[in-house]
Amino acid sequence: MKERKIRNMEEFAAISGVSRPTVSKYFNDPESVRKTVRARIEAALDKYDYRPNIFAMDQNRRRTKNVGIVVPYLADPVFAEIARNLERRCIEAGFRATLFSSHGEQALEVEALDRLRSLRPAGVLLAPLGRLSDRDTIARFCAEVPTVLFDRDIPGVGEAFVGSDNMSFVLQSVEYLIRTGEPPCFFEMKNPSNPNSIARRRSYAAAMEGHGLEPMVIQVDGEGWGLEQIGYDGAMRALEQRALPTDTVLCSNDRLAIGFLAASYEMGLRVGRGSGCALRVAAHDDHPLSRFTCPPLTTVGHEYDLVSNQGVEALFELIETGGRLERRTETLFPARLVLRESA
Amino acid sequence: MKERKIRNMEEFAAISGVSRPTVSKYFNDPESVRKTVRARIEAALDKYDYRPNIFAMDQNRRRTKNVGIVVPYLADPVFAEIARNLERRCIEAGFRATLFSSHGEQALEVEALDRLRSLRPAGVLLAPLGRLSDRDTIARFCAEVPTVLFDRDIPGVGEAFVGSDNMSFVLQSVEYLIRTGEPPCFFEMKNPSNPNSIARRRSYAAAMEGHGLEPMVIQVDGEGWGLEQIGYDGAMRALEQRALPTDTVLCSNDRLAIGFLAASYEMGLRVGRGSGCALRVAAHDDHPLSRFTCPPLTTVGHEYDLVSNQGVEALFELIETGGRLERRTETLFPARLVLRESA
DNA sequence: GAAAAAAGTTTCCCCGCGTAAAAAATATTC
DNA sequence: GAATATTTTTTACGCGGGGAAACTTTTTTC
Repeated sequence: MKERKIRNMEEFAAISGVSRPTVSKYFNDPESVRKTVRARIEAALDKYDYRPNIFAMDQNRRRTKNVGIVVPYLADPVFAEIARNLERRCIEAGFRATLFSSHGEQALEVEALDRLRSLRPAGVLLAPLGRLSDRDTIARFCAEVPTVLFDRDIPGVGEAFVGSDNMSFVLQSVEYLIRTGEPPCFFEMKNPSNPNSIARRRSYAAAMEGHGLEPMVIQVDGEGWGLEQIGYDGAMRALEQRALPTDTVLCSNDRLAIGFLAASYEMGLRVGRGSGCALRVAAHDDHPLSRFTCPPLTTVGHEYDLVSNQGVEALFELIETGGRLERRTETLFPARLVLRESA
Repeated sequence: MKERKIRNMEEFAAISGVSRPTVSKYFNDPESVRKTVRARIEAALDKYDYRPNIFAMDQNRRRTKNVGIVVPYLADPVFAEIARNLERRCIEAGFRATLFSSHGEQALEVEALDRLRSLRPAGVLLAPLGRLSDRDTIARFCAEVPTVLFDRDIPGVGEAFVGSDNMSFVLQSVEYLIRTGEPPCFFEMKNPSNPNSIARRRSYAAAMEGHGLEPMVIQVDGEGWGLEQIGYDGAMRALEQRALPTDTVLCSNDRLAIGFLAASYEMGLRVGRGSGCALRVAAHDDHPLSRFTCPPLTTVGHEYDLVSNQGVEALFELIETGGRLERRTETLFPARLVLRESA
């Protein structure tokens, strides 16, 4: 079947009896060459299985079919899930997606953007690190490469932003918790890596005040992305010291809540809204595993599909209009309350 | 600060008053040029912040500093964690790591290898899909590109394999469970995507027989990578029908166990090894969240660090010896029993 | 300060391919 | 079968940079 190795398009063209530019045309669009020629190429193709070097191709194209996707931390299942969705949609739309994770480090985010620039992508979907981002570098990048920000906004940077409305997240959870029991205290990291956290804390305070209630914020120590551990440690301390001002805890995000639930379980505190339960715990994000916690976690979920959809739609529109939008668009999706047993 | 844009090395060389080959040399190793020249280049560098196009660079190098990493499913936290480790180590060793996820699809695995080939990597770390892999394509790829397989072996393919010893996993868990209580039944998917599962089932049977016991295997339906859901559904059915032959359940992997624990909790069955517990549940992999399940999951863990270490070491050695090893090496690490409260 | 060594410059060709323009070959039309 | 339209081939250049060879300049050595 496969005979000898083909090094490049020149060789392949010679072997298939067609000129190189025609072969090039074929790989750009097989329908664009006459069918007798196509047959010759395809005959050679399954005899020698040659494939053009995509980076050499892209180097010279007017517009590549590359799309870059950058997320701040791929080991976080929420981002893993979003990235997988985005990648799938880009591929379906005929693009070649390249995924980068900043792994929580500014240097890696910068490096990712640098490699992306070399790729000459048609467009980029970027979820910045946030607090840790090098704003200038990102702004310069966005000035060169058509970019849609998602998840976390950097005001004025990029052609569009798509994300979830953190205000809506917290309004829903707070409203629900107040309506069905004691008002919640808010459980979060003192120095969150995630800037969305700050928006959520503010929204919590606003929501409580809107109900004529005093905000109660519990801030726990810890750095980095080991959120479950941080949540666990903080919860253990709070529970041991009986420092909770109420029986209802609203965590800034699900990963903290997973740690909180583990601590509650260890302390023998039953979590849930039924009688005999000592605590109610709710959170935000609808982490892929939140449905499988014990008890299943009541949370306010991202509309992943909507954000992904709108993100890629915005990107495709951006690409079609030549990379620049008349004015920056910002799309915020309201969140969806997911009632489970924990609150 | 940043004045006008530099398009290529030629322009940058002109502007910095140095010849292009010297600039090229500088970017390959800043120490390789005289310090007066280096100063000129660096002066221009922070004035115009030019960076060479990495793909153009790699196109022509003898040996690139690229390393490819391919994992079967990045939304699985276990692989996300491994990938992050590998990436970090490669970067520390001065390589540029590029990460691909096959997302559980053969077509994407093939595509990843194709793009990798175009990258001309010095070496590749590949965790194949397994059952779903296109063996021929992978074999052909490995014949061209120095490759170390990890996690899942494809016998005879690639220059080396590094992974965990599934036999050791299961031997440890079975031995422990038998020693401390009832012998375990084995809970797994009927048609696992993951070929390691098959090795684990066999090891379970062998271990039980080694103790003079009859293997008890529970196979649940379900396809794909939503393992927690599959574990949950299967556990619900088994628990409702009281189909468990013993009070001790050994799950093929932690993700199934997470679903199992959720089902147990919902059924009001207390899991653990203490009195008053109805079930013991253990599993394999030491998933990042297993420490935070309720109760925390007793599991047999990968030595992530050892596998990562050995994987990159094998790769670096492979790269240094010019891409081929005299004979294929296979490294299996024994697993580490992680005792928690679930069993 | 002259000779030797080291580093930089010029000049060319290479990687693997896109693309444009002009010339040649095929297909289509009547 | 001639005229026209459509494809393909030829030729040539570009992308952004690696690398070798021959030559010139700078630095080091004694």
